Amino acid sequence: MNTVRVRFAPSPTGYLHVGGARTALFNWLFARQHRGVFVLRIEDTDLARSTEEATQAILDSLEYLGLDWDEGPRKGGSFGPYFQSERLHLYRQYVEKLMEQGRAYKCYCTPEELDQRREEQIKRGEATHYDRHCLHLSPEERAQYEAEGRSYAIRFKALDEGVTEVDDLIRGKVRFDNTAQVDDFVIVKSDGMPTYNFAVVVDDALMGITHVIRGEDHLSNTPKQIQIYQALGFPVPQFAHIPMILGSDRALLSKRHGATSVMQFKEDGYLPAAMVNYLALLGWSYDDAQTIFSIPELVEKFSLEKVSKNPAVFDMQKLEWMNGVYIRELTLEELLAEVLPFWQKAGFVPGEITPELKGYCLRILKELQPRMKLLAEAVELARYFFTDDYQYNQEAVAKVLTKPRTEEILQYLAEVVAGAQELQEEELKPLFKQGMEKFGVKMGDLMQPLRVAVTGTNVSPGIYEVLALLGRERVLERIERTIKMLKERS
RNA sequence: GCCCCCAUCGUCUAGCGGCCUAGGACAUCGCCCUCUCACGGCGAAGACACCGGUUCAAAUCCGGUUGGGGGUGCCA
Repeated sequence: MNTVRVRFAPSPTGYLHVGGARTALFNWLFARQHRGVFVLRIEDTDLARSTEEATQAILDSLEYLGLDWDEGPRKGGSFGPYFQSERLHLYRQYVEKLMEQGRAYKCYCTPEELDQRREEQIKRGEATHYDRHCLHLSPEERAQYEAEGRSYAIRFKALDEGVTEVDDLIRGKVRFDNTAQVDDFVIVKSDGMPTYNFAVVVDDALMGITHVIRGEDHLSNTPKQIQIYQALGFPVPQFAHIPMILGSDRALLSKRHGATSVMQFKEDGYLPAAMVNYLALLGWSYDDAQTIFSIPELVEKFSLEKVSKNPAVFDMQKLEWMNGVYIRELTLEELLAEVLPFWQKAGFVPGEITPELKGYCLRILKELQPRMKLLAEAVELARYFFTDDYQYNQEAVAKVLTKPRTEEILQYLAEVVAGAQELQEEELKPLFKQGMEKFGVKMGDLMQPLRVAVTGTNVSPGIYEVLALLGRERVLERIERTIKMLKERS
């Protein structure tokens, strides 16, 4: 039985975005399900745009998502090197082979000349194909170009008749007319670096890749690659082209649609399991009922056959909802571990926390858990639990602290709190009810002013829980402070 | 321009000729719970792009139109 070998091959020209992450995920799921090998290869043949930082960011992003690779950077493997820039000797070897076979030739045309001829072709309504100017060079012309010191690229001599068929696992058989669709494309740039369409074939073949799972943007280039496989005598792998991810305006997802960098999602507080679950559902589905899938479950249930053919719009709201679902599934201990870095960064808690402080944090999280969609929200939601240095929300003040007898009510509540044995619902509720009667108001008319007084906002967990968490001293202090503020205002 | 892919609620999708007066999820709206906000529960509204065929029967098959996406690069 042949082992499944798949790969994710990003180019380190920027951060890993959600589209790339989804491609990596589908490859990873496929590999894990088939107990195959997931290879990570860095396609850094674009000298001008590739950076070391981008490579690191991509690796970090994959690790955050939990998409571990079996071969590749930081890991090694017996099919390396895993950076294309270190595989130049291999490409050179296969270029020579093609040249010897007469399937590749030097092209001295300049970019300017090429552009000009391309425009003329469009003007004439023709397909924009290389006109094979340099394939038919006479020895004299060649010598002339060499004498001029022109640099050259190397082009693949494509088939000029028949069709090349791509047998795609998701789209079925797709036929491309060789005459109309595949021209003599460049395989080695004038700087000596291989182009994508060439390097990808050599690498996938040499690395024993059995299934090429990648974005649909690569479908149109696949016939070119198949011709290379055939010219070099390599077995052609199985292809699976997955649909693109679009923004809300149905244009290809990009930075201008907001957060698209995987690391940004990490910083905003998305749980890896939620990201993976959401990404899996972008282009794949299982049945008509299930939307929440654990990672092991995805490994078990994923299949290329169920991958959709149409592009998917990235829906941030659904991702947020899903993240909330995953947050609610965590134990408080687990949630604390996730939230702690955010609270530390905000200066709420020190790097090392005492058991006592930890207990306090857990009690806070118990209240926050059903209210959180993002881990980062835990900072603003918990601010008044950790510091007195918070602002009154002015809308809240205007809405609930401007009623006639507010100061009296707050004064009454302060007395209740001061006199209570313990700040808990059982004891407080009857006293609050007495207040209702005393002032002839509804429960909300007591609780909302109290809420704004002790939290600065009109939105918080249940007031009894908030009071218990804050403790008598802070509650009284804050009520006093609020009354003072109201007096100064009037 | 030329080539390729795609087309079910606003969004992600189920559906692979009769089970569909089209199912689920997010979002929206309403009700319940209730001290606010969430969570949770219940309910509503909401789609087969269009036109032709094939068939006893089409969201499902075929053709066309329209629309969207991709490719066409000495980027990947």
